[in-house]
Amino acid sequence: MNSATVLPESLGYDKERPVPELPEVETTRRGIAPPLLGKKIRQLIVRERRLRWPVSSRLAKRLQQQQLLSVGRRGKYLLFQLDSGCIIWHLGMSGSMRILPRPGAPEKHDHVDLIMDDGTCLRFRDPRRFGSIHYTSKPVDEHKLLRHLGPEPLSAALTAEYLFMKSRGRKQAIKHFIMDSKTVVGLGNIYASEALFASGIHPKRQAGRVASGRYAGLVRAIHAVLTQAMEKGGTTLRDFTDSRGRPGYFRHELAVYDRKDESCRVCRRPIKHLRLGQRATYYCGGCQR
DNA sequence: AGACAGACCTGTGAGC
DNA sequence: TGCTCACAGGTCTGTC
Repeated sequence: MNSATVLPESLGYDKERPVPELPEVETTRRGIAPPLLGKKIRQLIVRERRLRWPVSSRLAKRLQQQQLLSVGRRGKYLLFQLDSGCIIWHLGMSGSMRILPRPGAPEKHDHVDLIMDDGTCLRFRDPRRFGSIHYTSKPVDEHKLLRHLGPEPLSAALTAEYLFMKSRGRKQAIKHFIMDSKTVVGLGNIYASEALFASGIHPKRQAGRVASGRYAGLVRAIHAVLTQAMEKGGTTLRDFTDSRGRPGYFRHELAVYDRKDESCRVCRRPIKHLRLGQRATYYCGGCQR
């Protein structure tokens, strides 16, 4: 990365960045909004259409000259509210955004540039191309990608009562249940494992057989895990002046994820690993029931 | 309807 | 050293 092109508020990206979980998406939102807000879109450059879904060939034309009114977020979707529509932009598993004062030469995997009327460029990089870009001129909540989404994990809508009621009769493993975006948005594989550890719930326990009191603990754990990560994300953002590498906060904060056979920080038993629905799952057999 | 498998993609690291 | 191959991840789609 050419350091001359990096603004202080830019979001550094490199190959070792963790997958964008909710805190990373929110950090991205806060980072990119100020330099873009209120400006008009001069041009959208799509160098690689083959993202998770092909980027519409009509998109560039539809965005032209529209003013950016706000940058919001729903789950892990970033919402760019324009005069007469909204861009729904997902970072996928490897996507990242940064602000450039001028769009210099793109590097590998720099698939999309959104260029504003003053030349400011929002550059999207996504090596694995699991990201996506949609546009809608209808109320954005009604878009098919958003309309079935559950509550935001840090909002007042996520309560123990809600999870308890929603889970009744479900035989699904609790880890699946909380990773389902219809239940609650934004809980990826890593934070799901962490939140279940923090609340002492075994990841394979049937969702319908978790008592309401334990859901209260789970909600607190989800809150704590995401809030902590959000604060770290902010710190990371401010500290991202060198282009060297991963912030380093990431692994150190994790209690179980990717710690197979390492000792539990609470009871010292070895952390266990299993595959739950094709997903790596980590837990402590002593602390989680 | 719920539950689950499959699809998408590439950087990484293990094993040969 | 260089090759192959499994794996990681989010989330929609399709099938049972």
